[in-house]
Amino acid sequence: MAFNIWWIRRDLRLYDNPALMTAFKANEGYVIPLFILDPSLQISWESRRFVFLIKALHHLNADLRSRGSRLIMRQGNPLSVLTRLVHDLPINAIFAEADYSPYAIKRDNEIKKTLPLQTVGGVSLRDPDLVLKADGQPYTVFTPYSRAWRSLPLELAAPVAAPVQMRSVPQEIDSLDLPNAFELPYYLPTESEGQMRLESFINTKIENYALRRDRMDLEATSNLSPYLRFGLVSAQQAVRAVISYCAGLPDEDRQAGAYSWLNELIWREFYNAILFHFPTVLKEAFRPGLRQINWRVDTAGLQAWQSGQTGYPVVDAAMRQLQETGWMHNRARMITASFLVKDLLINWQEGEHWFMRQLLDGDPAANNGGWQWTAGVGTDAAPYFRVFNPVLQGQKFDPVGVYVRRWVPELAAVPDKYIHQPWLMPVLLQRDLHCRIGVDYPDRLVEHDRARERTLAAYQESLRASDTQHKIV
DNA sequence: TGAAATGTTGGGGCG
DNA sequence: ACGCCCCAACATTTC
Repeated sequence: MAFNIWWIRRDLRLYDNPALMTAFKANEGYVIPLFILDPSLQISWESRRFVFLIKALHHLNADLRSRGSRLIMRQGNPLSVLTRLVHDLPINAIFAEADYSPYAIKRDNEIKKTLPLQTVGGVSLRDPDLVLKADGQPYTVFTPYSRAWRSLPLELAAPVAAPVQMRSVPQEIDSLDLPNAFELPYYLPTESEGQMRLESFINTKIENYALRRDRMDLEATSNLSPYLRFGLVSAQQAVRAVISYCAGLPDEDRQAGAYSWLNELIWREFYNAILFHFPTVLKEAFRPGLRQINWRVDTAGLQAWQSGQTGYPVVDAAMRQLQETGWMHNRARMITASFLVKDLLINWQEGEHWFMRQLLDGDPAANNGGWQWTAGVGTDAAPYFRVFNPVLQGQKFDPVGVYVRRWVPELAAVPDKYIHQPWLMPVLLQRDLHCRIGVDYPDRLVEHDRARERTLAAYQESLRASDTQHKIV
């Protein structure tokens, strides 16, 4: 009997998985579920999403075993691993979910030359080269992109059921044994947890999502990002849930939340497409004029930022939330990114790198897009002089400091009035509250107003320099 | 998916 | 009553 390989990359689920189902149906259930640890992806225990991934694989293996199958894990270059399997075993075909990252495209094209690899479905809802401007060029601004994205018909197939009973994988096929003793208290990396989160978000939060999504003190978002990142929930399923939610609503006013959440999914599509069309964004700023900013090299500042010790409560709360949970609220990502880049004048790539290490949902396309956007050096019209004021952002999106107090316990007793600018507390009050600035909680690393001026000057300098070079050429 | 700086208007206190 | 000043509130421009 011959097998099909279901090559798992970033779609670790059994439900609604076209690649798996194609492999399964085409071959009477004789499927080898395979995951390859690829060293050239340079993901290791240093990155926290690796823990999420490995745990998710263990859970997937358990799910497969309950269906009579099991997961085969291998390590090495995918082409050689697959070639060896195809050589050793009777293999009909290899099925995998389409992935549009530059590395994945290159890898898959290489493999397709010699092996029967077929890509089915995809990480994105729309193929990156199907959403283009009238002149055939890719969009580089989000709003027109999202308009075009929405205007195209969305051909969502009905969800594919998970296979109930699978054929066993022969014992002689050996599998890597990976450790499983890690704590991941905030995000259980299972398919059913992802399903539950999606369901409960749609049932209780999506209605007010547009109004509340920016509030860091409320649990108003879906917290689905790690699940989407590793395909424990498919993007297709998320959109299906939105559509059926809207279909059940009598008046369109109440669809605002759904519209807004779909927009976030479209951001994900947008940055997948940007990376597809402009792969160099992983190496340099999208905007040529902002490639020679004179960044500060400030190890101590970077470390203070990383560990949540900047003296700005919202920034510190967010960075500690990231450290503790592996996830950060979207608004907080913008605030902390803005702080690193525009207050500390540290290269946005340092932040990009740190986020990739810390985030369970760390994804090159989305993370790079977000950092370039905040730094004002990327696609979209976010002007470089748009600088977040951490005090005002705190007051707007964490009005009474619930978020700050949760993650920065040393500020727990600080009155609302001072919660986002504790350095204004009278010294006597600081002493009474056991919250002395500079002792119990750090003093501000920089003064925002002056830091802002410094950064605007550095950006203008880069623009001027690049302009001059242009004229000389 | 911002905020600061600057400009304009209009109401009220006051001589 | 009137003009003047102050400044809050809002609008516009600039970074």
